[in-house]
Amino acid sequence: MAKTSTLNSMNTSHEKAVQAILYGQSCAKRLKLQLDHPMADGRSVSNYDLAKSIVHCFSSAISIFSDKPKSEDNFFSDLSSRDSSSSSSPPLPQRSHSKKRKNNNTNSSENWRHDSPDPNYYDGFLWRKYGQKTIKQSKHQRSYYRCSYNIDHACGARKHEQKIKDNPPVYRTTYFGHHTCNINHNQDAGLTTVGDSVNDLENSRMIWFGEDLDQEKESHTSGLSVSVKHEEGSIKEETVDQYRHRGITSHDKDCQNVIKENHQPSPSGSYTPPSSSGSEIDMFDSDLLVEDLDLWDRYDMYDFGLR
DNA sequence: TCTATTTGACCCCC
DNA sequence: GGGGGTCAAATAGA
Repeated sequence: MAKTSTLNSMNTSHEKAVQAILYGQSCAKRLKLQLDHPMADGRSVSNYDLAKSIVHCFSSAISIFSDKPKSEDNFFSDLSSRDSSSSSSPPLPQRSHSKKRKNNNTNSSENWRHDSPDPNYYDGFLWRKYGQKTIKQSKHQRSYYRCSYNIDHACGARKHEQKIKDNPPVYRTTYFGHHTCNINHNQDAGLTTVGDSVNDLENSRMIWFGEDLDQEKESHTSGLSVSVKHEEGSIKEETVDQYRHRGITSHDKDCQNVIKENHQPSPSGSYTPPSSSGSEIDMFDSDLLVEDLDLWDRYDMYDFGLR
């Protein structure tokens, strides 16, 4: 029994690492698309943000594999455990009447920040506003949001949003904790959101990969190094030339459609999540890889030079 | 009527 | 003691 749970634990961490890599791969592919088609309109995420997500994902995967078994399963939950509503706590935060403030050391609990010119930036999750404050050092008010499934799913994810720049307007969203609700209303946004890539990754595990993931698991969990090697082989097999010969593939079209769909403002100005058509899944088919390895050099540049 | 947002007050931490 | 995070009643909107 204990043996089984240990094995399960191993699989879980292994799967998470694989998912992290797949996620990074998907982001890389999308980045490549954006680089290949710089004039394509409707992009919702900047190249820089995509690159950051990629670096983050691969760092995550590396950490999982280099971590000791103890931390394997906790890798993603670590983020939430920094929050007071940690997984070891009861499902519902027992606040009683104490308005006890969580540790204000935001550096330790802050997961990610995202700057956007769009105050209605949609990250795939539903948020409920629970407060607004004037911040002393800023002329703009800060809004406080928590996950709409905070109660239903004991989701401890929170975010703050504040305008940090006027002209052009820049809104900074800071994410805390991580989603335990596993409900992402925008699959693509969930994939590409840089707001909290790790969290989204975890959510994308459920929404994105679905049955395909199970198949992926089958093929990957036997040994990542082997899989990676195999995929590297496929990188060579499908050369850049082949890629270019294909022109814009169905995958690419899907991708562009998704990009457009996902950033089409509704008449009211608020964002309307696209209906899930499955095209996103096609777009991030795990068989597709980044062919142009030079891209990875750029990721490093982003990682070490621009962060 | 239900749900989401606003806002003043409360409370903790620095 | 002040700043900032959260609560919860009041309010708005569908």
